[in-house]
Amino acid sequence: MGTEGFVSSITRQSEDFPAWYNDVVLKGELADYSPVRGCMIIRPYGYAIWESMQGELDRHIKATGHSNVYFPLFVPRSLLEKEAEHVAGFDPQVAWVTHAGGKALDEWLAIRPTSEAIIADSVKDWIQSYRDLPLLMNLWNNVVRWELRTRLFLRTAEFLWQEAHTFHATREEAEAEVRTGLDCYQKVSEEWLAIPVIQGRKTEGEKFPGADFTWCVEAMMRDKKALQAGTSHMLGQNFARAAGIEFLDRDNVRKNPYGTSWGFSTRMVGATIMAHGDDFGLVLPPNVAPTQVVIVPIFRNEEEKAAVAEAIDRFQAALAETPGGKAVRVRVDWRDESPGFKYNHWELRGVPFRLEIGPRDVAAGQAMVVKRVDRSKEAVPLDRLAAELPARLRAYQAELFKRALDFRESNTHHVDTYQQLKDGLDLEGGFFLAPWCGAGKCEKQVSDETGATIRCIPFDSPDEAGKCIVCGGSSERRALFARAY
RNA sequence: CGGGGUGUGGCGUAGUGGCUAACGCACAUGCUUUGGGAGCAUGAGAUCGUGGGUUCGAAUCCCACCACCCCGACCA
Repeated sequence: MGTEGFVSSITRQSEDFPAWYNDVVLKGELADYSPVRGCMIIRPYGYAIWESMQGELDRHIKATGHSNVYFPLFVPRSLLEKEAEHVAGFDPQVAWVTHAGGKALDEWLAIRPTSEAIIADSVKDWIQSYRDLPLLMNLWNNVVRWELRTRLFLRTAEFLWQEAHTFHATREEAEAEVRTGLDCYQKVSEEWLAIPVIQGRKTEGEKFPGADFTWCVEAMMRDKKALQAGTSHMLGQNFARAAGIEFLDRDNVRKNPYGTSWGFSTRMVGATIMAHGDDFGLVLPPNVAPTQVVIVPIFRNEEEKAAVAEAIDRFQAALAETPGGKAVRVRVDWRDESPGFKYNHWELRGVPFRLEIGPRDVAAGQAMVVKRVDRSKEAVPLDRLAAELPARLRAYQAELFKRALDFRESNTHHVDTYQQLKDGLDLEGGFFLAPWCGAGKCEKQVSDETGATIRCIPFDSPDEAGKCIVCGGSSERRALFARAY
């Protein structure tokens, strides 16, 4: 049988990317649909991937001085409505609790779509002096946004995320904080998830409701579409003013503090799937892979089984002696299934390395090492493998990042006319850097006519005089256009 | 909400008025197997989306409703 036959259960990525994605999520047992429309059940394997990135991000958040806190799920209607732009932006997506305790509530309670409003109200008594600032808080929680169209992990009515909320005495300090949040996301995306991202500024039309400006990180998926990997908002004094937060500054003047908020969600599980996966299923970076190395024992009788088991034990003992070896997440698959079944099972789940150990390998003191990303096979002596495994995992992680970066770069194009953008989107897709005048009208026209949006104005896009591809007006730098999730 | 589509064991399907609703996968038990999704045997599992109607007889025809999926508007 050729390699084609084994993947009959997964739609080919090149054939139908969304169907491929659903197959991987459902058949890889990452998540399932729920009885509630638009909500998802995260299964053990999917949750383990989330926990891994969550843990890494939490370390970055704490290392930059933030403390974890908790605020309630319910937000009184009056609080949500204090910041006008904010409520206008979120109103259509809010789920309301209208009854409780067997009767209609006098005041409806919003199930938080995000926590700016309740936090601003809650902390007003905590902030009296400039000495109380900065206030650096982070929440790990769930939020609800009644989305019209949902997709597992990428957009669900309820999702898990982290939302940081901070308050500062000066605008400069708050702006530095917006940067801090964005840098955390870049590090987790690139170093942990092996997904290269582009930092930039959202347009007025795409910014967070109630913010002065929004910065973001954008990533390219393997279908060349963009996915927002995290956002960091400069709230200015908007929420503080609406909630009446004031502090007495060094100069004995009462002022409103400056706020920021930034969030990173379970969407990134979807990003990891779509940034690395292939026709055989998931391809996980070793850092997030719940199992980094799976050992498939092969034997025909009890005698061979015992010999293989002994070789595996010796290998694991040698690995434990290797620096960094104890931290390697190894799993031995003793299930009563055929080897071929196990190969497919673990390839679908994206385990970076598979070791096949059978009678022939025991005799030779080796294992067949199969690398998930390219499915290459190599016979390696077991003692050498034990010594090299931590380094091989690091190299694999770096290789995945490089592969994703190369893919993004080879699918990013500079275009100078609207026609070039249209042709590029239709013919090959990808990211397009094009001059834009800054007008919302031009942005909207592109989006209406092509389905592509301005993902951001990249920070590393150099100053470059040009003519807006839509209206011909003057442009100071290029914006990043792409079709997005 | 507008346009299109689908509802039959856990999943994928067959069954267009007639006997006890069929098949594959998955599941359970046993034996044989195990180097790229093993084989055989036995077995469990379905109020055919819901309600009403037509008929001697409905998964099948009619009406209404419900749910879900795809496209569009909203979005971490």
